[in-house]
Amino acid sequence: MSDLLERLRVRGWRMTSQRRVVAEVLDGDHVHLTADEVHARAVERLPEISRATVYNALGELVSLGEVLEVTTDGRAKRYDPNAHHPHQHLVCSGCGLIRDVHPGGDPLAGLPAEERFGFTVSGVEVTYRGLCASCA
Amino acid sequence: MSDLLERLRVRGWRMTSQRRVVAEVLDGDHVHLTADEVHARAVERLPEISRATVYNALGELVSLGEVLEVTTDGRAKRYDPNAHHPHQHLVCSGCGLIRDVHPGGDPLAGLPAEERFGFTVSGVEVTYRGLCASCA
DNA sequence: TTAGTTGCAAAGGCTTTGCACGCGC
DNA sequence: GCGCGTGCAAAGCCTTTGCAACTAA
Repeated sequence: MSDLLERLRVRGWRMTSQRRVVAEVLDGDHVHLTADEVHARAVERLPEISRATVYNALGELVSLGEVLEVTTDGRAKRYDPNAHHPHQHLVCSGCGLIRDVHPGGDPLAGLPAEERFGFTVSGVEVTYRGLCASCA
Repeated sequence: MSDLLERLRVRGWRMTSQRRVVAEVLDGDHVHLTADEVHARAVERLPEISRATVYNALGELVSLGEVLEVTTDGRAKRYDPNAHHPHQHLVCSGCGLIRDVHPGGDPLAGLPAEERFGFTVSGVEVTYRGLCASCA
């Protein structure tokens, strides 16, 4: 739990039952659901909620910077609510499991000035690939 | 030029005019085309080539490990023929420009053993985000 | 009240598939 | 000649959009 709902309320995000359910489904650690999975879980609590509404809510959460969009496999995007704790992903090539990892140090430091080619670098995404204990 | 065709021939890849054109279009440095862009360029040389054939060829090149699939924006996948020279990507958030970068050091070293959670880590993808000189 | 949100259904972008024909080896 | 590759068209998956009805603030 990371009080996603609380933060949204503080920021004045218009709250509806649909949006509350989406935020609740998404809240937590090591959560990396696809839009469809979010919808499936939301439907359990609010049977009439539509996919379009889920997509709307997810899009806004991403714009607000409260949720991160991650694409680990070229298929559906996944949504990661852990936007306020910089982290990286460890992805199992076998089963698709995604694990958050928090190595020390600033990953941006890995790119020296002479390799920046005039870019103003503002962020970096790191995805480690491998096999998890079960798949190995 | 990195002799993609030569490598494919050596590996016994069945060669057809379509597959040759796809490989030719893809060969080079700083190439990050979408499947559709590959198709468009292929059509210039071989007007009848179909999208399905381009997708087939791209899929095989990826399986062979001769081409890398990169998804920098959640939209269409891009294909990077530079699979034999480890590198990372610098992506402009403004115009989408992708630049290959080659920082020194082994990026895998960034993940200490205690952060591997039983995974056998085999690779890592690093994408730096920022604005290029023109967009800044 | 009223601007913003929802649900539906349809459209859209990207990719894959099924099958008959054709071509590299 | 055999078996894989090709082209076409249709289907598939994921996501977005248009619009009338609805609702939080």
